[in-house]
Amino acid sequence: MGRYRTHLSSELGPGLDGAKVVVAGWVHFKRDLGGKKFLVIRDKDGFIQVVISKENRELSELFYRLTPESAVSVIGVVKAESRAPGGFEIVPTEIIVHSIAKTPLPLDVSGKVPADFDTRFRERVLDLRREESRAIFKIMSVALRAIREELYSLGFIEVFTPKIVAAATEGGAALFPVAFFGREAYLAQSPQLYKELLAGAFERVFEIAPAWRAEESDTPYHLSEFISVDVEMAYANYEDVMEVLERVIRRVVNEVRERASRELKVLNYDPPEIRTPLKRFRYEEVVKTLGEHGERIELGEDLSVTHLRRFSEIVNEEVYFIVDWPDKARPFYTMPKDDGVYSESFDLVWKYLEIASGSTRVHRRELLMKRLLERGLNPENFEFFLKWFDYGMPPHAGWGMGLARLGLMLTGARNVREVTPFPRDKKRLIP
RNA sequence: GCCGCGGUAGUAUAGCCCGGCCUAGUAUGCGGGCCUGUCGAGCCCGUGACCCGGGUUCAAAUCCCGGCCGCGGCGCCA
Repeated sequence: MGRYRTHLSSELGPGLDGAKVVVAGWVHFKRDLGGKKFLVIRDKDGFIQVVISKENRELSELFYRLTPESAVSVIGVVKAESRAPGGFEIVPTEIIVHSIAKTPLPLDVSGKVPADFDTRFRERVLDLRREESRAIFKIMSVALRAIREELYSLGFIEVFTPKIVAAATEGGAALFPVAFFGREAYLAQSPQLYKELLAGAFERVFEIAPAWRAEESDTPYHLSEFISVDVEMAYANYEDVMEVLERVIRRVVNEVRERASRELKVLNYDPPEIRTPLKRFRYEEVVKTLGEHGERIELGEDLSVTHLRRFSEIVNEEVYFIVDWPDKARPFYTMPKDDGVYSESFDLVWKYLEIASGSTRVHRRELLMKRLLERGLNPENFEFFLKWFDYGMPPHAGWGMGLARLGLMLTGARNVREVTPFPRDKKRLIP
C-alpha cells in the first residue's frame, strides 16, 4: 500500500516473521547500546522497533545522523523476537530519510518532560504528535462520526448554512466584521436562523460547522472560533429534540467506549455513563434547590458555572437537563410557555458545563415580530427570515451543541483548547 | 475587563520569603565517550538560562515601581 510504506505498525506482528516490509513514521527515540542500536519509529497507530547491529556500518552511520521526530521510511525484514516490544522488530536493509528534524526540539514529544500550556500551543504540531493528543483527536473523530451516524439514522440530512452574514442578527454576542465587497458583513455567530429556514424545507437538518464570537470571554470553555453541532427538526417540540439529543449523546459515549478504548486508557479517563431518559430539572426547581442549600440566587438570574457545579453535587447527577428557562433570558425565536414567564427551552449540562442548549421555536410571524420588538430589535433587519413564516412554516424545535465542550466530557480534558487542533481565542491567532 | 498567582538553559523545575555563601542546582534534551537486548536504558565528560525598563543598595535571580506575556478564578457571552 502506497509509495512510502507497505504496513502500518498496527498491521505488523510476530506472525509476519520473515516478511519484507516498508514502514514509515517519525523517529520516536534512539537507544545506542554500542553493539546494538535501537530505533523506535512511531506511526499514526503505534510504535515499531528497528534494530541495527554494529556490523552494519552504513546504517550505524545513518543512525547517528537521525534526530528525534525526523520522518523516515524503513525497508527491512520482520523478525519475531520475544525480547522486542510486541514480540517483533524490523531488521533494516535501508532507511530512507524524508525529512530531518532540527534539534533540540522545542517540546518533548515522547512525553518525558511536560510542557506548559502556552508552550504546547506555540509548538502545537509537535504537541499534537504526543500520544495523549493523538488519543484526544481520535476520540473526537469517533464522536463526530457517531453524531453523524445517529442523526442520519433518524432521518436528518446534513446541510451547510452561510458563514458570511448580513448585519448583527440577534443582538447579544459581539460579531467579527468582514469586508464583503464594500458592504457590511459579519462572520456568523450561529446557524440558527438559516437552519430554521432549512427545517422549513427539509424537516430534519443538521450542521457541523464553525461559528464565531468576538467576546471578551477568557475561560477554559470559550473560543472565538468553535465547532457547533446544530440540529433543527420540523413538526417537533423541545421534548422531541431533547430525545434526539439524548440518543446522540448516548451513541457518542457508547461508540467512544467501544472504538476508542485504547485512547481512553492512554488518557486514564472514563466518560460518564448515559442512562436515558436523562433527569430533567425545571429551572425554577434548580434555583429553589440552590437557595435551600444556602446559595444566594434569585429567580430569573442565569446560572453560573459555580451554581451548576453546586447543583450537580447536590442532586448527584453528572449529565442532566435543565428545562423551562425564564423566557426573558432566552432569544426571540424561543417559544414562550403559556404562563408568560418561562419558555420551552433546555440546556444539557455535564457537571457544571452547558454542553448543548435548545428550544421549541416560534413559528408564527406575529409572535416573532412582537418578541423582536420586546428585545429592542428591528424586525426590518429580520425580513430575510420572517418572510418565510408567511408560507407555511411548520412548528419546529432544535438545539446547538459545542463540540469542544462535548470533547471535555469525552476526554477529561480541562480546557476546550486541548480538544481543538488550532484554537482561536483572544490571545491566539497563530498557529 | 476585574481579582489572584507566576515569568530562571530547547523543555520542565530548584533557588526568591530572610540580598552577598549563585562561578545559579536538578531532570530532560543536545554534543562527545563506554556498553550486543534496550524498552522512562545505564554510567562518565561537556553544553546551555535569571522577561523588559527603571529604582533601592557597597551588593539584586532575590526587595520596590512600571510595562509586556502567561496561567487560574470571575465577568462578558442566543
